[in-house]
Amino acid sequence: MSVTIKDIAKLAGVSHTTVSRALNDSPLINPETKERIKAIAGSMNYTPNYSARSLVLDRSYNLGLFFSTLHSGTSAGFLYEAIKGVNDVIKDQYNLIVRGIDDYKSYHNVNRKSFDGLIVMSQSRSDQSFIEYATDKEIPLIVLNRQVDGNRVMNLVPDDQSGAFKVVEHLIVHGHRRIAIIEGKTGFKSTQARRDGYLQALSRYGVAIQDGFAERGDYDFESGYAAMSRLLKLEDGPTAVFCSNDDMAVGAIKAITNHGLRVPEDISVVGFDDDLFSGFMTPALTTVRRPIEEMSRAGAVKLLSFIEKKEVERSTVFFNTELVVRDSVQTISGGQ
Amino acid sequence: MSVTIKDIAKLAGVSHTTVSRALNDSPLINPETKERIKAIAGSMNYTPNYSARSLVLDRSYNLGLFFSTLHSGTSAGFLYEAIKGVNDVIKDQYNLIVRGIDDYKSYHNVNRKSFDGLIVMSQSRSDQSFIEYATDKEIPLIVLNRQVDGNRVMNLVPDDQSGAFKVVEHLIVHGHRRIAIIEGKTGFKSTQARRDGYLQALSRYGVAIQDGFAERGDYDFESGYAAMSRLLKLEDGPTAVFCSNDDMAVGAIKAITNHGLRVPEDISVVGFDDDLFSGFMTPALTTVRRPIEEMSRAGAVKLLSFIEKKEVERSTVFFNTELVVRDSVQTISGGQ
DNA sequence: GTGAAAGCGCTAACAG
DNA sequence: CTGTTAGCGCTTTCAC
Repeated sequence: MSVTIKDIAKLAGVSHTTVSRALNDSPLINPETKERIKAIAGSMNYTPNYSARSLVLDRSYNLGLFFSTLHSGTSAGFLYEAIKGVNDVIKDQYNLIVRGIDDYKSYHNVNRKSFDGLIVMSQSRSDQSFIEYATDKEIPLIVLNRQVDGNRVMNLVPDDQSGAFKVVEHLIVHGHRRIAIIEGKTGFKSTQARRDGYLQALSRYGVAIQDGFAERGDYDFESGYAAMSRLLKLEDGPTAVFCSNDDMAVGAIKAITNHGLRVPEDISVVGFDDDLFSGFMTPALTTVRRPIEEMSRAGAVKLLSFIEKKEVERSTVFFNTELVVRDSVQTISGGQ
Repeated sequence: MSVTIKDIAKLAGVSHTTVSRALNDSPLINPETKERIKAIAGSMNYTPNYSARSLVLDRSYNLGLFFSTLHSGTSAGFLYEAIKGVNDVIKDQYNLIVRGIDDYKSYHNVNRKSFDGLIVMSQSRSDQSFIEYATDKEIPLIVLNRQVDGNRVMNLVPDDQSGAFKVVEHLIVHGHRRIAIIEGKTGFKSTQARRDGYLQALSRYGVAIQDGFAERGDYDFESGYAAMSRLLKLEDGPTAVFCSNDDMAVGAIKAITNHGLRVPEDISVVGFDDDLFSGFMTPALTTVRRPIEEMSRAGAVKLLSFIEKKEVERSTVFFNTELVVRDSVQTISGGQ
């Protein structure tokens, strides 16, 4: 059996209460006994039983980092940056539990007792029921990435629409008028926001929307490839394509190349997300940077202060996206 | 306050003991009372307090998925596939805790009480001390990816060396004799295994090793770019480059392109890992597939049976890698 | 089949 | 400054 505070108490000739207090740095304890007890604890290789502590303190020391889904629509880079961001912030004391919300058959095991707090990386409205569930249960919650309807949670989101606007504007400024879009996964809020940014830019600059220039994708490489292949069959095809994320942009570029055309000489391609590889592919991708890691870090900080100081701040904070200009856009003189 | 078995007991007019037994499907309980109690529990929206259960059962329901490091040398795809693999297997009952081993200031909080089991995704010998620590503490443990010295743990590893051999052999068969290597992060076991495979292929085919053809990288895009840039300064440069992972291959290709040369027409490039994007980049990358997700899944299954049935199997299982031929290698007639 | 009682390891009044 | 006592919610003898 492992060593408990009672074992230490026996050896130190004090009560187990004193041991508990000493180990928790209570100011009530004589500094010398405190040191003595800590020394003994150390030499006995004592580790606290967190289950016991959790039971009495009513804290689990578990933090959840939940994604809408882990199976599709979540890019590896996204997951990576989010985990890194959160793990950087939380202390040794907390456990970070990573899950896809759609992996849960029932939310039953998600409750105040099991989680001190929750970070939801929301990509789709499909997790709305989960967010409501957590709010109901009064689990400290922070929602990242997607703006939640109703605004009753702490919400950190990138400004996807203005990001999309910027990158499409970039295309227009470089002379493009025939600009297609490959959209993201249906039902994802980001899909809609990026489409809106695209449309907003076109309309702001008085660029006509062409028939057949809107293709559906679902945020993975394959779908970008497939969507671009369809675009390439068009009689009067686009001179530029806005892909709703970088993964699809990679797929689109592949399709263009396989078709015997070049990027950006024949067709310009831009993406969204600024994935880790985007600067290193050929051609380097012009895209929009979403500050996932910063957002995750900020979210974790807010969550901890929520948990520890009980300060709740039910507001939506927007994080700026940033246009990253690289080599996948060609300046053209024509126009339509 | 949340509802406990005592509340249910009161309402059902039985003792809390009976409630506990009913909820745990004890065969001792009258089927009718069992149903009645379950119904009441359901209607009261009862959820068990895991801390309490953990305390008495001496199980935490926590599983750890630990990486050597989350900060460098771990590619996003690697993390992604590992998490997916493990999460697919573990039941709703377990929490999956994801961490970088180097994030722990002390391993103190990692113990039998806090973790029912551990999966270590080992990339470097730097986590050897952690593995020994966990073994000492008798925490059910399974080590993935790196073959551990001493062979005293359950160990699932890809056969990196033979994978590297295959892809370098592929280069040789296609006429290449001047083959450079960009190595992985120093100290990683995979770095060594892949270098060994490279050397083995050269020596098997009697290909000479050239001075200055071995460059050091550290598994990220930037380092691949930098290493390739150095290679490009060589007077009599390589016709082909074996990059120890795909990320670095992307960086290398970028360097080549920026240098005004083409892949594969001027220089052939191969990678290792078969990252998610590798088939979709241009040119599509010839590489070696490492079955991370399958390995993770298999590891999780083994770990659970270890935990639940106490069956330990201290053996090393090798997972086959697979040569994935795509478009980044040119057949050349010459030789040196 | 069911209940009474004990105890897992810890913290927190309360008393001194 | 320290100890006594109780209790967190649950499972598990042991008795009936």
